[in-house]
Amino acid sequence: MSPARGTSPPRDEPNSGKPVRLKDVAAHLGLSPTTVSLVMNRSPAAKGIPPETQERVRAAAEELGYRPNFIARSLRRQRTFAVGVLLPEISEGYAAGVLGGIEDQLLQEGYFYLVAGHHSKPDLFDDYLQLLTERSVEGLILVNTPIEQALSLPAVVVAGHRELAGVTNVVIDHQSAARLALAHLAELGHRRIAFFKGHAHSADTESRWQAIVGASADLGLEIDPRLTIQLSGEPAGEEFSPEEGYREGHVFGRKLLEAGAPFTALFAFNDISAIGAMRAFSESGLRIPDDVSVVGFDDILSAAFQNPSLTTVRQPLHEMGRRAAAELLRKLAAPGEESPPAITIEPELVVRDSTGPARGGG
Amino acid sequence: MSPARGTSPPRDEPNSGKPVRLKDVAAHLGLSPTTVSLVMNRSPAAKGIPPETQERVRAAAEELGYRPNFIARSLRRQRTFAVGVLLPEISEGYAAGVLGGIEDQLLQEGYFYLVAGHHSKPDLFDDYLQLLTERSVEGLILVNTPIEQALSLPAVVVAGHRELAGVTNVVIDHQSAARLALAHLAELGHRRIAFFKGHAHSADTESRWQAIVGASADLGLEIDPRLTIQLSGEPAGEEFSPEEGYREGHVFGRKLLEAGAPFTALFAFNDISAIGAMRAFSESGLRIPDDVSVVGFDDILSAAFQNPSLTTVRQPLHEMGRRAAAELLRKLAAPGEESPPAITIEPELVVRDSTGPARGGG
DNA sequence: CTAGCATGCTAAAACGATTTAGCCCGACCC
DNA sequence: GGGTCGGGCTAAATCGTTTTAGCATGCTAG
Repeated sequence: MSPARGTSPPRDEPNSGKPVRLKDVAAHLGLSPTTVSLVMNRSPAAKGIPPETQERVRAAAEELGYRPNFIARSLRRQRTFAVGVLLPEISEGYAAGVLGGIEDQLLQEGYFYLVAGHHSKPDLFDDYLQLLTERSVEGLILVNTPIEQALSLPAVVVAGHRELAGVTNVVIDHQSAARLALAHLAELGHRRIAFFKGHAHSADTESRWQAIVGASADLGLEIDPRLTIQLSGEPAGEEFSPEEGYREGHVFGRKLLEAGAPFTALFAFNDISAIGAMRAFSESGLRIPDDVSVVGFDDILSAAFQNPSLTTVRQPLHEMGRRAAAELLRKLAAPGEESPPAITIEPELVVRDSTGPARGGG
Repeated sequence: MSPARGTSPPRDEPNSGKPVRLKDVAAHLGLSPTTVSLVMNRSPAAKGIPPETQERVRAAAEELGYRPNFIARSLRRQRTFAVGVLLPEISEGYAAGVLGGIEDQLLQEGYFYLVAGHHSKPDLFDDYLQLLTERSVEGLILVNTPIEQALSLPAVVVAGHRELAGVTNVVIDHQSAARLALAHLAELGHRRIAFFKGHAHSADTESRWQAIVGASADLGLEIDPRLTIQLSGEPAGEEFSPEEGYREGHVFGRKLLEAGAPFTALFAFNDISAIGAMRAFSESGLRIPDDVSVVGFDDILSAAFQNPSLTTVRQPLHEMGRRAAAELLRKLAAPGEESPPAITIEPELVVRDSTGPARGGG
């Protein structure tokens, strides 16, 4: 019964040997497990138990180093305080940023989470949904993960493509983003602005472009179709690869120059393509921001370390994650209530060295 | 007993109402839960059950959409198939990279993991260790997380600072890293090479520097103390901030130029400081790689998008994560066996545009 | 005829908690 | 003195599995 080897068991050291169970605490006190459980959980039913007994119980628990077994508790209560997170790949910048926010919010509220990266393979994707469900997660957060059929659990989607009944989408406020970027450029005197549009099948492309059109109108800017370039996204499936985006930016930056139409600024679809374009400009002898100003989108880590550092519209990924997690927990806490179809997040303009006053001519 | 509302329950749809339990399958077949369990788990004890019954059981399970409840199973078997991961912050590049590898390996082997980011606060740190243990994780992986006392669970440490009994450290092969970088530079004709040493309290600093000294000797290169600059790490606690590292690189890049000693190449402690130095060089009118070659360390995402793109020694973070996870699972599978105190990972030289032949003079 | 032995299954006890439904005892009321 | 009430606790069921121990039944061997 007593610890086998030589040295005697240290009395007040918490972890001597096997973990202490509820039963042990009860036995140690000469009480029933029920009583100990009631006290430890501060259950309303514990009101019948006199404070002095309660104190005894808590003291014993502390002394013995009792830690309730979460698994057993989960089984009985049918609550796991865990949610599942599905994303393409954890080490991708976007997902990692969002996950950071999810993490902060969840841990703060006493939840944990299980992550599965499906590497954009739709079959893995369903498998993981299964596995997470088997593990009894209480809800789901999908990041950058297209979903077809309805889900069997409460869910929040970040950067989701379609609208699904009952699930909340967390999206960036494109209106605001376009206004921030274009107002900044307009203020610097830019009138002829070039644009990269996103890939045709990317969720954000269309709404962001509409927002740009709207903001341009508001600011009295005209959009020249010759200065509007659609990123191709060819070869398909590569649109998430940074190298690809960079190369595209580079290629299309040259195209822009070859088009012959004068411009003093570029608002790119994302930082990666902006960086590629900057390189193309530099190679052609244009100086940034003296000859051309460049604005990116996302604020990836690399943006701050470019030469010159890149002015960009920051997507507050961390905040988006936080909000997604908070909304999911709200849903879990209030199962009946209607939940909003979308949560809109405000972007932020980060002004760095790639934007400056427009050249005299405009 | 039967589903309440109007429409009749679809017969072969898996999820009509509540989840199906083992007991339900058993009842549906007129067998005992024991039998169903034995068959479903392909337990050796099921050899007494005739194949045709086994088939019936599996068919029924399939038909009813039975999915075993992992929580109950965990409780009974005292196995959770989950490990805990402790790291400073999920959205940090290093940790995210490693975590990606951990994830791949674990999921592939049927494990999940719980992550906690302690934001470098030692108290949070102990709390999370508690919480993870309460949740019955089977083992731990610590990434970039200094640990003082021994752990109560099998553990693997990535980028760990100290050696602890029983825990395996996953470390990069600094010898190899130094050799790769210096041989590359030597081959390009560089003889006078400047160095950034890491911060004094960083785990990698000393061993990497020793490796550099060793490799230099092997290659017949001399190290000029005037060209050796120690990154300060002041203000303390900021050494993980990219901005800080960048600024340091920039400042020390200038210092290097002011030192007046001629050099044709720089081997920086990490990519961030390399990028900062590149900027300082450019500002002083030096061209990279024509006047100075620069080699970084880590291969952060940003390295490929620099102008010029940065030659660097890649730490295969993903691989390190994979190996860490694999080693932990090995430990779990063979509790008795001795485990190696360290696993050494081979770095890889990524040659890009920031290195070129040395100027005539050397 | 009966002990022995497969064969095909099952009862019941775990695992470690929570929770419902009381039990026992003394005090109080009338 | 009996009924009631409340205070302080507990027995036992339960969550959904796994696993140990063993029960019928029928066949074979001696």
